[in-house]
Amino acid sequence: MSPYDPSAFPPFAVTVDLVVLTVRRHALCALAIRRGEQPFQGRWALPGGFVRGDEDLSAAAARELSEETGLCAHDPAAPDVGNGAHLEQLATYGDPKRDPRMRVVSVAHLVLAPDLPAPRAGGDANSARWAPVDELLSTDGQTGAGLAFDHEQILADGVERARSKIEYSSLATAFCPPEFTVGELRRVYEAVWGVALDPRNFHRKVTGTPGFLVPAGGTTTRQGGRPAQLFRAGGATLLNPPMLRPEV
Amino acid sequence: MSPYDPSAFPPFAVTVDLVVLTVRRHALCALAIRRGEQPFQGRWALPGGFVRGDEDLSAAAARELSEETGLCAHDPAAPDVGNGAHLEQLATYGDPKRDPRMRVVSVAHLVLAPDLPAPRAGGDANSARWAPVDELLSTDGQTGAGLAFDHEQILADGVERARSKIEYSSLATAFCPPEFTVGELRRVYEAVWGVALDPRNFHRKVTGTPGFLVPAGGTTTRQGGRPAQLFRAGGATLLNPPMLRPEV
DNA sequence: GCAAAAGTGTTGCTGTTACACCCATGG
DNA sequence: CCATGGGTGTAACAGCAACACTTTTGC
Repeated sequence: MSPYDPSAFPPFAVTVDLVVLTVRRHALCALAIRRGEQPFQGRWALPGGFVRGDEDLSAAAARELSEETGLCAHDPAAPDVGNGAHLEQLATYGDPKRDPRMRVVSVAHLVLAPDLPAPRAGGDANSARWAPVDELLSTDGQTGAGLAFDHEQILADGVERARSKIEYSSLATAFCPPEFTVGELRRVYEAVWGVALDPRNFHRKVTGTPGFLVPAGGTTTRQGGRPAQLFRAGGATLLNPPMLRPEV
Repeated sequence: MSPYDPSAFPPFAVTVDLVVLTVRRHALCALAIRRGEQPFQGRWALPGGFVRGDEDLSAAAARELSEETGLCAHDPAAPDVGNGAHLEQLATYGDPKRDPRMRVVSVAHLVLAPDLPAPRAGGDANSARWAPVDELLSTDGQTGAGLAFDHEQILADGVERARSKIEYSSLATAFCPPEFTVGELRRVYEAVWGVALDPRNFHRKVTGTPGFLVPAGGTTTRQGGRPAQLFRAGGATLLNPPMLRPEV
C-alpha cells in the first residue's frame, strides 16, 4: 500500500483517556468515572472522550481534564503554579477489539495532581471518585469486575510510568501543594512506591540536590512535632544522581 | 460531549511511522525514504503507512518494517534471535495541521536494528538510505530542507529515547549481531552517545553485570589486536546500576 | 516531662574514575 | 619488533545505608 493515499484509508475514531493520579491518605489514587451507557454500563472507567476535528491531542487531554476535574493542566515547559497539574502523553492503545462497537484508537495521557476536593463529573457527584490504584488493579477487588475496556492495562502503565519517573525527575512535587515540607514530599514517594524511606537520608538527599527544592521562607507544624521548613519546587526537572527506589 | 457516542465522531486516518536506527561506521543512522508523491515530493521522510482496519498498532509497525527493510521484529518478551530487531511504541503525533491534506494521527514506533545490507524500498533501491541522524537533524544539513511533515521531531524523540534507554537497559545489544565482542558493544555506546568511553572500565562494567552478557564460546580477531571473546545478549533487560553516560 | 516530627554527624560499604600495567595477535 | 586492541589491578573518590544524636514544637 502506498503511504498517505488520502482516498483510501480505513475510518478510525480517536479518543484521549486520562490516568489522573493523586496521593490521598497515604495512598496512590486514580480518578475513576462510572459509565452511564453501554457498553460496560455501570462499570468504572478512566475519564476520556473524543478528540475534536481541529484539536491537538494534548489540547483534547487538557480539555477533558478540565471538564472532569476543574484542574488546569500547564505546559510542561512552564513552571508549576496554583492548581496546575502535570500532563504528559502516556501511550496509545489501538487493539481492533478494544471497543466492541467500532475501531477506536485511544491516546492515553498521564496527569499528576495534588490532593483535591472531591471530583465532579458533569454535575453528577457520585459518578466520579478517587480510588486507590491497588483496589482498581486487583482483579478480585471490591470494584467487582474491574475497569471497562482495556483501562486496567492503561492504568497499570500509567502507574508504572509515574513510579519510575519520580526516580529521576522532580515530578513528585506535582503531587504536592505549591508549598510543602520535606516530610510531605517523602510521604508522596512512600505512597507512590509503597515503601518506607529513611527520613534522615531522604532529607539530606532532596535538600542537597541543587534546583530540586527552594526554600519558601516559612515553617509549618501541620504534621505535629518540630516546625518544618516550607519549600517550593525548584527549576530542576532532571535529578542526578536519581532518587533510589529500595529493592523489593 | 458524552464519551464514546458512536454516531458522532470526527473521521481520522491513523498511520504508523518508524524511527529505524542502526550503527554504521561509528555513527548512529536512521532509515530515510524518499517521497515519490505530494506533499513533500522528493523530500526524505521516515518509513510508514496506514494502519489497516483489522490490524493492531504494533502489527502495523512490524508489517511496515518488514515491507521496507525485510527485518523481522520480535516480540519484546521473546529473546533476540537472528535478524530480529527491537520494536517499541515511541509516541503519537496528532497536530491537526501535521498533514496538509487531512487529519492524520501517527503512532510512531522505534526500531533498533543491527547493521544490515543496504535497505530496499518497494524495489526502488535508491529511494531508501541509511543517513547519519546528525545529518538528518541539522537544519542546515546537506539534505536540503529537512525531513517531511513533523518527522524531524519524531526522529529527534526516537534518538533521545534510544540514548536514554541504553543507559538502564540491555537494549544496546539490539544494535549488535547475534555474537559480538565487548569492544563492538562499546563502540555502539560511543556512537549512540557521541562520546568516548574508557575501554577498561567499560569491560569491567558489562562483564560484571549479571545477565547482561553470556559467553558464546569463541573468539574473534576481526577488530585486529588480541583476540576478543564473543558474547551473546543475556536474559537481563534492566541494568542496575545503570551504565553512566559521561557529562557533556 | 513525653511523644512526635525535623534535622545533623558519622561510619562503613558499593561502585566509579583514572591510569599503570600485562596479554595475544597481525604485519 | 611494534602497533593495535583485549583484559586485569589498584588507589582515590563520590554517594548511599544505617543509625546515634540533637532540636523544637504540642499536649
